[in-house]
Amino acid sequence: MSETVKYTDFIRNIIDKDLAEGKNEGRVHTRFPPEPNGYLHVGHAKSICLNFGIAEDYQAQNALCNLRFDDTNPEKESEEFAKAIQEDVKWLGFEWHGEVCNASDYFEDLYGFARQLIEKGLAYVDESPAEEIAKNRGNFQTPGTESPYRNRPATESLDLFERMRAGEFADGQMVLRGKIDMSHPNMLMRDPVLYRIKRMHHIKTGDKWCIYPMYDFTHCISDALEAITHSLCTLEFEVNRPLYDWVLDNLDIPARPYQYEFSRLNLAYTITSKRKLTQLVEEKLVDGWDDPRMPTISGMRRRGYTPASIRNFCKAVGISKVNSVTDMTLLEDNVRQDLDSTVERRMAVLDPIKVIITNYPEDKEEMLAGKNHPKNDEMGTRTLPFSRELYIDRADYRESANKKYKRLVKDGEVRLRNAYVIRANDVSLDESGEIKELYCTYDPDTLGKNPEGRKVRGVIHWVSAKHAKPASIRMYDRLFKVDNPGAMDNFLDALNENSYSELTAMVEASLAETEPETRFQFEREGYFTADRYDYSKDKLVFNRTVTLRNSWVD
RNA sequence: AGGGGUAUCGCCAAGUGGUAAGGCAGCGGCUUUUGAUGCCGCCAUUCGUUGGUUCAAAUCCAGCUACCCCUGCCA
Repeated sequence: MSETVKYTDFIRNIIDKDLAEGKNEGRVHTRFPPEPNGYLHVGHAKSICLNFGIAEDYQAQNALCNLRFDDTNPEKESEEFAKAIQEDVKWLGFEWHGEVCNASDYFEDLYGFARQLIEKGLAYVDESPAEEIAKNRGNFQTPGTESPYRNRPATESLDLFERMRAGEFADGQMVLRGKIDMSHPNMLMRDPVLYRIKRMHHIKTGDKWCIYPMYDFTHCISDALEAITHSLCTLEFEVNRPLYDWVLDNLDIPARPYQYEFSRLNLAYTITSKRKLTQLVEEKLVDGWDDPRMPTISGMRRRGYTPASIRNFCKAVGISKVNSVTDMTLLEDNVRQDLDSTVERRMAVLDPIKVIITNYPEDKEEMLAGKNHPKNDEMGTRTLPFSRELYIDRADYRESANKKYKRLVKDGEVRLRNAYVIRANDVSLDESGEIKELYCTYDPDTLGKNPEGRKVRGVIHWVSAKHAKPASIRMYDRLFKVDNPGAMDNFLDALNENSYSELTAMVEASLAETEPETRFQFEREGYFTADRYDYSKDKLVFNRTVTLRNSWVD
């Protein structure tokens, strides 16, 4: 890991410039502001790495990064989500500044700022029903029309707003609106709703409040109260920026943060829609938010991704404003790279056939040494019991093969990794014609050295039949995203039916138009640490969990 | 009366007037007791498009084109 490498992007360019110009008293302060209404996924990882990464990169300026829950809508939020989010951020290796912040910590302040706006004649209580407000907002072609309550005296709005808080009115009966411009080309500026009445239990404030502030009013003020300097969010909030600025510019508030937008992460064939992920969990199509098939941080953790691999991946993706779809191969490259240097190797036989070494004594057992890492001797060695009966993988033997095939062929030789060179002499078949046993001879003079006078190209894994441990390896496919209309629903139906051959066919059919070349690769690496990778490239992937019932590791 | 954004290799992405970084993928080759790893080499006469300014343009100007976001009392 080259942690010293400093990545630059347009956000960091802005920060450098601000620093050079002496803005924000030389401070750099970011924040990661999730709503606790679901688990974090890869997409969030990008935002986490950006915000916390900036705090790390600007240590010399004592840069900081807050974790703040944007908990202004109690409807979908839960304590479980809030807890899981904190764990995921910590697991990724980041530390937030001070205590966890909550937008709800500022409800009292927010209420005060709302009053300030009313007093300045910049906000009013609107008693129009929701449909009326929507209708009067106009559309892209036509300007909106002003509410009949728009010009009521500030004292009246103040009184009503106070009574809204006191619980005198029913949910939805009235709202607080900013008084901006009903004919503004940006729809968000057409007198946006700032507060709504919602009688709902809040995870932090309980039943203390029956009015809740809206995102646009809350976020900028929360940033200011926390003295955030650079408020980073995704592209779709670009249209919210004028409102962000409007609120802060019209308030007496000490700090003045600014919002910058970058593009969210899209991973090829990966669902990162919270709505759909929630659906998968709620309909029990997966085991939970941390199901290894889920693209959540916790799912990836169970899948075998390391924090470093995810962080490096986020660095490699980069930050820009382009709508992009990142290749899965970039993520895979980062796991492989991290795992390759940090993980101990094992041999594994996934689909065993028995090998009998006919010239090896029946009662003999010997302990061979296997390095835990091919290059890093500090990782030590392990003992590998060798005996007359072994297992090798069915794919590692062929009756006949062309020259490109490097593994065991009838009457040919192959190296058993960490052990001897063997020669395949004969096979026995079962009733169905499948290979039952393989009869081989070994060359006792090939332990730790090459055979004399001939070259053995292939190296295969093996385990001693008597000593091998059953592998509790579960392999998972990733969930993926299909852009064809309706394909997601088909996908969910198919998952229900549990028939993955049909599912695979369906998925490929639905992709046939847009992605004619797409084949899903069967992934072995990443989830377990055996030093065995997929030999062939064009295997289909199973879109459900595969449990290997009959596999072995050394 | 629409507004706000974005266009550089298959996928990401540097570049901010001086003659197209890098990574992933791909393709060759070498090493290898993992078909892994590592190493070496190849991979944009061209930056959405058309004009213009300039000795010089991906970078400046003008006009087109494509795609994304915005009409929740969601965030």
